[in-house]
Amino acid sequence: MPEKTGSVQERPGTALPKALEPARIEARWYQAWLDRGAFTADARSPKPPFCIVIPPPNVTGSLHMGHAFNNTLQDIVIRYKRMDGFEALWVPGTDHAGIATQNVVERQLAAKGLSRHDLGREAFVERVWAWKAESGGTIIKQLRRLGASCDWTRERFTMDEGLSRAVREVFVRLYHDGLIYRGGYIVNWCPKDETAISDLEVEYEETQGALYHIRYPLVGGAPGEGPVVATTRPETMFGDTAVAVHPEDERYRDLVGREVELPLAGRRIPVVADAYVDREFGSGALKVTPAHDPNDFEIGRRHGLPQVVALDTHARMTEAAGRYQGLDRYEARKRIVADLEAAGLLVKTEPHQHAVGRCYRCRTVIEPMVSTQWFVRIKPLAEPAIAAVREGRIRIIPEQWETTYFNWMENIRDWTISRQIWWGHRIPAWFCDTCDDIVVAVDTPTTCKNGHATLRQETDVLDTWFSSALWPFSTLGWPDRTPDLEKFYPTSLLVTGFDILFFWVARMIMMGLRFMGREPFRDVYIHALVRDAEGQKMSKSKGNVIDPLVMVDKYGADAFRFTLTALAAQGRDVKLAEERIAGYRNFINKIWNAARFVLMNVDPGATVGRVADLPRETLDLADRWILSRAARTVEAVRAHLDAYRFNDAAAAIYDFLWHEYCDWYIELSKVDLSPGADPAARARRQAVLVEVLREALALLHPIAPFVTEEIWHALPRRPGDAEMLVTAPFPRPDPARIDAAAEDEMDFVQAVIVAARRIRGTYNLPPARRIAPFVRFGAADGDGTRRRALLESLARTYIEPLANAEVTITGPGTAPPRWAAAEVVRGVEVLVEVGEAAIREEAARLEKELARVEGLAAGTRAKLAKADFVARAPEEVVEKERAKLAAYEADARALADNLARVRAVIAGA
RNA sequence: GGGCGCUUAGCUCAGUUGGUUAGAGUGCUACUUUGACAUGGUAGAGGUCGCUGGUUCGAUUCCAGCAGCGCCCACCA
Repeated sequence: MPEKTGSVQERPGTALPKALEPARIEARWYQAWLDRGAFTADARSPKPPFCIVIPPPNVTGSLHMGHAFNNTLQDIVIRYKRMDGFEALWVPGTDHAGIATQNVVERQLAAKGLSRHDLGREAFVERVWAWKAESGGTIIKQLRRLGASCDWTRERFTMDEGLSRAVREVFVRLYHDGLIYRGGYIVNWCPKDETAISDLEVEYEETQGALYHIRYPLVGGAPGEGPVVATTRPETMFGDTAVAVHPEDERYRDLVGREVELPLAGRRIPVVADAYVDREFGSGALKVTPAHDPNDFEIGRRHGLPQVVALDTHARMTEAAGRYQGLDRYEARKRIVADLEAAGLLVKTEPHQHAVGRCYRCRTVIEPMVSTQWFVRIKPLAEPAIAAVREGRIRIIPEQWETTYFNWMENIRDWTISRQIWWGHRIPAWFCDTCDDIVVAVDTPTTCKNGHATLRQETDVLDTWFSSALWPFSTLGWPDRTPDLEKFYPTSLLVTGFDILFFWVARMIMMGLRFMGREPFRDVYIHALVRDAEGQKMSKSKGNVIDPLVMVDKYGADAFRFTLTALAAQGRDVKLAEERIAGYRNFINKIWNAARFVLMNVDPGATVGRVADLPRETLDLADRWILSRAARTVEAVRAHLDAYRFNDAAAAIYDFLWHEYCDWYIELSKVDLSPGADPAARARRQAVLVEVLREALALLHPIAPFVTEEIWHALPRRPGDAEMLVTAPFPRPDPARIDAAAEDEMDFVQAVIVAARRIRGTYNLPPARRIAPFVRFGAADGDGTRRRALLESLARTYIEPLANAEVTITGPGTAPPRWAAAEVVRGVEVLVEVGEAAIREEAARLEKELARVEGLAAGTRAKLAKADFVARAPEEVVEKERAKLAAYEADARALADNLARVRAVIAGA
């Protein structure tokens, strides 16, 4: 337990310094929580489990705004559940991020003029491990600065020993179940990273290109005879092995089965008929390049066409391109187009906009290539995963994302899982150099099935997302049946951005169901994305990230977290404006100072009573009101957190603490706390002030953990208190404290006070000047007696201090001061002497006000006059309208009286 | 080509199954440095809830169309 700088036992008001210094308290409390093991979960606990696994950030990355947002939301839920009696476990960890991390290290090498090939595989991988050791702690430290209450004793890494074993285990089982296969297919190839990537890793971008129309001369035809094909990629023509036309296309019917000459290549290719061809596009003839286009690949298979590789793994022309061999694909395109034009075979060139696929890591244009890769047969895995969501065993929140999920899952294609890089889980498959056997095993085999000891391990590694797909169970110890796995799987909640719904969430569901037989989590909360100034997605490789740690340094972690929470409305992107953080920083500071006020007014060393021990009848209106409001706030915050309505939870606490507790309860407590006040009243106020503040701090703790913990310790302790707020019980709603009558009465009192203030403001009466408002009840005022008694009893303690006014409460017969302005509150007039000059303008103001109220009354009256409304609207709505009308009418009468009075005064003067 | 979302105060945004006089932060105006807080207090100005129709007793809210913006998915070269 860290030393506090002061305590209530010393001197009141000095326990907390005047201004909150977040940096002073944050590190201290985080360490205190760690020292006490507050975040460490116990698998043998009898408490019900609540578990979240963190979306593992890139181990060598640093915290960006998206992480900050994502982890703040997770921390709020886990802290809430921890306080609320659950055995709460938040499993942290990091991802090895295959291509991304390899790219970083390769760039470091490139700066020294080296490539990974200069080092060789082993040395290169060692170097990546070294880089991980060097930079791997950064993001973890940053998460701690944010206040993330992860169980660091359970921190995992996707390439640590246990998780690597889980990866091999899963691969082997899927392989033996026939769900992993190896084959030669057309894949997305990144020529820069020199690896295959999955369909998901390709990002399509609308690009302005050109459509080249090229004539392929008909063999045996007249000069100028032959189909014209349209292509955006003329350089792939050396891979052409056919021209395809639609089978029902009259124009080309006679060509099918004949041959055309492939220009510049001196080779002949057949004309085939295939329904894939769109007759409307271009000339209706399509060049078929099975080795470099996914559609053409399929056409080629249907027609048994050969595959001619025209581009190598660097996207340079191969020997199939003859004299263009060795040229980069774009350089080759230029020359080929020029040569075609010279040969008179370029019929025309037109601008054409089309989608170009790029590598999502390095933005290089993807080259579809035929190559041998490993794939996951995905349909058998996707079907149960679809059912789990459809049957409600997994809830996706907000619900709209379920549509997206289904849409993707139902059209899912096999997953390319092999990568031709070095950093990652090496595929546990061994090829025999003697025979053609392939051994797939968890542990390194020595011989193949034919007994040959000539085994060579696959050089490819697995897609990074393969290991993250296992995260919810691999981090808990799978394939061993660990206590953690028993206790915490299935996990309770996953919090993530929609950008990895397919990459990660869907695959976790598939793998969880397959290997655990149960869905990996119950709820998936999909939050919006934090975007940069241009609305661009922030990403590690684009380098457009904003460092949230700067905001934490400047405004404190609590203010920063509260801001993110307040902006966390479901289904909307977060565009963060710094001014908002400053605004919520002010809120944190406000709480700080409210706590200081309370501490200044708590007697040194005195025991502060419990509200429950105070006889109910000793509580006055303000006490009953604030306790009722607090109870409602507890209810609201719990409901909002349960529904993942984070912004609503934040707003409920904000409004309660600032606009009810500070603005009203503290202000009207000052009378009873002043020297010479009744000691019993003082003690009662102290009890309520402290108890309500403690409750509010507990409510706020999941969002703003540091400042609440700090204040909580400065406040008087009670026997049986938890040692720290972080593990104290989350407030439970107390229905007995809800007091609708007190809320209504307080509302009226507040309205009277505001009315007096408004007159003061409107007529520029200096705040120091005492005013003497008349509160005059009307003759026809229904519950006037009760409210009049209420005001009379409270005028001196509430109204006069807050309005700086001496109040006279009168009935209809009493004449107000001659030059009085009036405000009307629920049919009751608040009249204040403002002087002759001002009152001459008062008539106009009253007329305007009267017209407004009469308009409202008329509107309501018309509504009530409609038979349909009375007949069809719910009873309570109609009742509300009637009450509204009565109030408007009472106000209008009072205003009319005042207008008459003012006119008479002016006429008499 | 499908699918989804957004459009509310000068700016950034809430608004939970349709029902008080549509809210917050920030900015703006006036007053205010009274012993919690000037990172404060009091009061105020500021919105035909994108447009047009429809459903309804009643629409910012539900439906359709339109306009503008954004995103996701997709094999028209």
